[in-house]
Amino acid sequence: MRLLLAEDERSLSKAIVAILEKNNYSADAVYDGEEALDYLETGNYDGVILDIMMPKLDGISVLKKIRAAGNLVPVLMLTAKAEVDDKVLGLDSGANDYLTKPFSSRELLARIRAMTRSQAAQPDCVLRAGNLTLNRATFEVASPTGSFRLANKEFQVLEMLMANPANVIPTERFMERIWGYDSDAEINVVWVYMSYLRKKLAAFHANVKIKAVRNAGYSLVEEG
Amino acid sequence: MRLLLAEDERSLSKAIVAILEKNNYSADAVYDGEEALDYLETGNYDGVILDIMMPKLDGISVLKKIRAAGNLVPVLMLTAKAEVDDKVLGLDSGANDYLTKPFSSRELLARIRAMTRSQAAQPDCVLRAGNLTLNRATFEVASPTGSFRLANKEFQVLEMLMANPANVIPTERFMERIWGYDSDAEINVVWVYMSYLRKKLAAFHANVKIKAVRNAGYSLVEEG
DNA sequence: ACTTACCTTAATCCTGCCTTAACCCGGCAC
DNA sequence: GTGCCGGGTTAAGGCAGGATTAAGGTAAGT
Repeated sequence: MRLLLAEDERSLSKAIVAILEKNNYSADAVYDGEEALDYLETGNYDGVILDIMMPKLDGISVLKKIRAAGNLVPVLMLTAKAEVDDKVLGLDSGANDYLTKPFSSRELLARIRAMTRSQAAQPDCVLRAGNLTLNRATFEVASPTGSFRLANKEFQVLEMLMANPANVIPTERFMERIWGYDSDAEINVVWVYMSYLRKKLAAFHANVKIKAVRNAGYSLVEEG
Repeated sequence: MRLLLAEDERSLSKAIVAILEKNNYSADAVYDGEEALDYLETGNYDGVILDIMMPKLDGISVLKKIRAAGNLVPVLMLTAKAEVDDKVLGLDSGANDYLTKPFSSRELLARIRAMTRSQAAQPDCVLRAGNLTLNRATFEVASPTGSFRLANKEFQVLEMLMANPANVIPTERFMERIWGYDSDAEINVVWVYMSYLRKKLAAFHANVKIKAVRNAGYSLVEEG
């Protein structure tokens, strides 16, 4: 689950990113409205957290622009207590929800869940590749042998592979999205998890394999 | 069973919350219409008690807004004697029932039961899983050993588990629905209640077990 | 053949969950 | 009032299994 956070106040931004990552989201942080637009045009996100007061381009304008462009990504607006009137404006402009600062981490997470749940009825709650299905709701993976559970990190690695089947995903991308930028883990751990996953995929007779591409990354390939 | 109470008169609100909690509901209290909307947008309630006269946004407007958003949560409107005409307006706007102040606690409870029963989900108020039955009307749980009563929170936890048998329910979901967003209880309490429940389920020879799913939540599984 | 990138395994560290006991508080009996 | 009781919550200790490191091995490219 990939989120974009647009919040100019650095300390708050860092705190929110920490909360999100602790809860198995991966988040990109940007610090003004124009950056937010840039990122939203290129990357595909499952949700956006958008502060209203931002340099260069305010949150409402960002929201209007992306909605005008037909982008239906769920948006959670952040407003300071003083700008409560803005909430109406935000919702009218196509925000899915709003949250007034300060807020508790629990409320933030609950609203993100509600927002991403209600939206599009989680079309990609289930990923498929070969004879494998991965269920993001129950954290289960099913193969012809039956369904089984993976450790947290194993699951996330497989999720990334299955979300982009046949694409080569750079090793650093795994590090960034699963371990985070500020992790001091060695690149080695990715290799270790690929090893674990390969063993399990074989044990459960999956007809997909994890292929290493030298100097590039990994990809999931069928029938091998 | 989780309810939202929107009533600006503090003393009445406190009284109603006390009545509700005494009868095994858990309730969040809000004191104006905008707050009510905030809380309702999370979609985490089984019913709403909505006063008509409220600051910022009146009950009718709240009702119209949530119905316009497709929210079908059962709504019980509260009206003062003088505003009897409003009741028609309320029902037209999508309320399920209304109650004129003053009212007796028995009438309030009866109407809540009727409202939440008629609405969707479990038409009968008995849940079954394995050799367990849970009665939402009498708050009793029965096993081959006989029937027994659980503490309020224990009951609600078991109710959530039995309402979604075999589904993994995130720990935060328990927190949200039973303890509420603004509770400052630690996530720890959920673990404690799972422990209590497991002990009681074993004592009463239930053939269902509470299974923890690491990093995900809990689910009820049969045959153990 | 030699370097470098990747694989595998085992050992160690750490996190998430379980359990129990103690504490707090409101209600009730005396 | 005083003391008990029961539900709700916190805190601490423990444990299993997940996460990371480290070290030795294999294969791809030059």
